Amino acid sequence: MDKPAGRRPTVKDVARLAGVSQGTVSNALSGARAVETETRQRINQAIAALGYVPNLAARRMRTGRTNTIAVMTSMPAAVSAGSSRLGFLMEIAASAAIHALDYNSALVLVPPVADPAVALRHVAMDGAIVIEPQQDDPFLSLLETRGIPVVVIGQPAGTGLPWVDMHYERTADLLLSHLLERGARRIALIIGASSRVSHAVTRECYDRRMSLAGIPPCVIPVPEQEGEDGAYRATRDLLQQVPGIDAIFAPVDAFATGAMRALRDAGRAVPGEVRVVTRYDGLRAREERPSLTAVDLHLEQVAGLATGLLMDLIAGKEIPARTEGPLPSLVIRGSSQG
Amino acid sequence: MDKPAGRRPTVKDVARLAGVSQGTVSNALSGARAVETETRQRINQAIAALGYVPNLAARRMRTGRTNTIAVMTSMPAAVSAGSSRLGFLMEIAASAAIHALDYNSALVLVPPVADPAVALRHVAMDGAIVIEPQQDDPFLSLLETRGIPVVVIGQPAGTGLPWVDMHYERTADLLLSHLLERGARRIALIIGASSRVSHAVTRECYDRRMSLAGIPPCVIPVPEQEGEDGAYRATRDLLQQVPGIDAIFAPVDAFATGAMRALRDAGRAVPGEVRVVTRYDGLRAREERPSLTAVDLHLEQVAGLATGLLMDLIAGKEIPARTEGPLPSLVIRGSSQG
DNA sequence: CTGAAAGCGCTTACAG
DNA sequence: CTGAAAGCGCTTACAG
Repeated sequence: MDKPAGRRPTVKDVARLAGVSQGTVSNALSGARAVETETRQRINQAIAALGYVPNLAARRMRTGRTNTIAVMTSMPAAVSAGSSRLGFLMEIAASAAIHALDYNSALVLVPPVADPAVALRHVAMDGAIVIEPQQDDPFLSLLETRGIPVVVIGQPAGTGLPWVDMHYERTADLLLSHLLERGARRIALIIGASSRVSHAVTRECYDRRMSLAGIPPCVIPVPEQEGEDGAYRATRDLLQQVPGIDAIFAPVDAFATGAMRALRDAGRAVPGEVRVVTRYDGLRAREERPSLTAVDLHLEQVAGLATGLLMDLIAGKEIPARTEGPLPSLVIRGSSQG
Repeated sequence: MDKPAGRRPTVKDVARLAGVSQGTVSNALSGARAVETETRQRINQAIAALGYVPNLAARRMRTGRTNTIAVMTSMPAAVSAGSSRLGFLMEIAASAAIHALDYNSALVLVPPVADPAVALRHVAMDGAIVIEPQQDDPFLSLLETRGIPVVVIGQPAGTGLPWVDMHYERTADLLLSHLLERGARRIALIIGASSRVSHAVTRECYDRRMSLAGIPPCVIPVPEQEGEDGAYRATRDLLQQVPGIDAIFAPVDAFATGAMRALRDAGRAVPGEVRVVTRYDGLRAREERPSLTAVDLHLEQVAGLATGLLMDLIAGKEIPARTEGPLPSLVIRGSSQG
C-alpha cells in the first residue's frame, strides 16, 4: 500500500499509479465515456490499493449538482415539536432517505426552527420536499429565490408548485362519515387558525356535511402556536356553551389531545358521551386513552412518490402539477367505538 | 437589480459591484480578517442587490470541511424498520439536526439499508454519530478507513471510540428491580442474539440479579433478523416448557410485542399472570394493549450531548472517552401494574 | 485594511 | 479509446 502519507488520495494519485490520465480515471468512475476493459482494471486496482474515495465537494463544485435533497416543514414548534408532529415529518424523512438512495442522493433534514433562513444557510441541495406549507410559507419563498426545484406534500396555496395530493377532503369525509354513522348529531370542529390549505379544505367539507345532515355547524379555530393548551381551553369553553356536543373532530393531533384532556376534566365520557377523532395516526393518537380514531395517511408511500417526482423535476423532466397520493384509510379506535 | 441573467451570482460579481477584491468579500463574509465598516456596508449592499448566496460546494472544496454531520445505525431492518426502531433513530436525528445548527452544520440521515457502503457512497461529512453499533459494525469500519471522526451513542465494542453512556446496566436494573418489587419470581429474558454490547451488559445484569434473588435464570436469545415473529415463537415455546413464568423482560421492543402476542394466543393475562417490560419507550410500547412499561432514555438530551462532543472532536479538541448520558427513568404502564 | 494570485480535486470539451 | 488543459467558486497565504 504505497499510500501518500497524511494526504487523502486524489484522482491524480490514482492516475499516476495506473499509468493513465486524470480524465480517464474520471471516465472509468462515472462511465461518461467508454474505457477499455484492461485500462479499467488497472484503474480499479489503483483505487483499491490507494483506498481512493472521490472528493464529493470537488465533484459537486464541478458538476454543479449536490446529489442531495432536503425535507422541511414550517409548522410551528408548538404543534410540530416533540414526538407528535415530528413523527409526521420523520416518517416522511426516513422514507425519502431510502428512496433518495436510488437516485444516488443523500437526504438532509432541515430542522423545524424559528428562522427558516438560518435553517437553510448551511445546506446545499438539488431540490426540496416541503411538507404542508402554509400561505406565504417562508421556506417556499426562500427556495423560490434560490431557484431550487420543489415538490409539495399536501397541497400548496396559490403557488404553481407540483404537489402530491394527500386527499384532505376525502380524509375529512372519512372521519365525518364515521362519526355520523355512529350516531353523532352535534359535531364540533376544532381547527387550526392559520392559513393552511388543509384547514380550509377540511372546514369546507365539514360545513357541507353538516348542512346535508341538517346539523348546525360549530367551528372553533385555535391558533396553532397555542397547541394542546389552546385546544384544551377552547374545548372547555365549548362544553359549557354547547352542552349537547356529542362528537369532536380535531384534525391536528395536538388539538385532539387537548380536547381529550378538557373532556376528562369536565367528566365527559369518551366515547360514551362524546366521540373524538383526529387525522394523523401518530404517537399522540395511539398513546391517548382511549386511543384515538384516526387515518392512515400512508406517509411512506407519499414520501416515495414525492422523492421520485422531485428527482424527475431536477432532471428537467415534465411532471404533473398534481399527483394522486395513496387513499387514506380509517383506523377505528376506542375514542369513537361502540 | 442588475443581476447577471441566468447565472447565479458569485463572489466575483459581488466584488465588482462593491468595488473591492474577491478576497475582501470573502473576509467580510467569514470574518476571518477584519474589514472596514464602510467597505463591509458596500459589500452587504452588493450582496443584497445581487441576491448572492455562497456556493457551498466551492467553499467546502476549498476548506476541506463539509459542515455536515451524519447519523446512522446498522440495526437490521426487521427490528429497525417501520415506526419502531426507526422511532429511536429518528428521535436522535431530529435532535441532532437542531443542535448541528448551532455549529453551522447540516444533518444528513443515512438510511438503514442492507449495504452500508452504498448508503455512504454519496454523503460527505465531517463526522458521524453511530447509534448502538454491533461488534465489527460495518459503518464503523467504513468510517475508520475514511478517517472520519465518530461519536458512538450507546457503547462501542472494543473500539476506542468516544461514546455517550446510555446506562445499559442501570436500565436493566431499573426494569428488573421493578419486576421483583411487584413480586415476579420467574423472570425470563428475551434478548437479541447478535454481538451488541447492550445485549451483553443486559444479560450480565440479569444473571446477577437472578442469582442474588435465588431465581433460576431463563435466557432466550432470538436473532435480531427474526424480529417480532422470532420473539413470538420463542415465547410460545417458553410458555410450554416453563409454565410457571410470571414475567418477561424483552429489551428490544419488537421482541416485546412478539411476546405479547404469544401471551394473548396462549390465554395468559398481562399483567395478571405475566408481567412484561421493555426498554425503548416508543410507538410499540405505547400502542400495545396493555401498554408496556418501559424506560425514558431521554434521547433528545443524548443526541444533544453526542452532537456537541462530535463537534469538539472535529474541531480537534480533546474529548473524554466516555461521557455520562442522562439517567434513564422508569415509565410504569399497564403491562406490569397491579 | 486591501489586492492579486494560487490552488483545492474534480469533470468536460477539445484534440488526437 | 486516451491525454492535456481549462475552469467550476471559493479561501488563504503572500505582498503591500
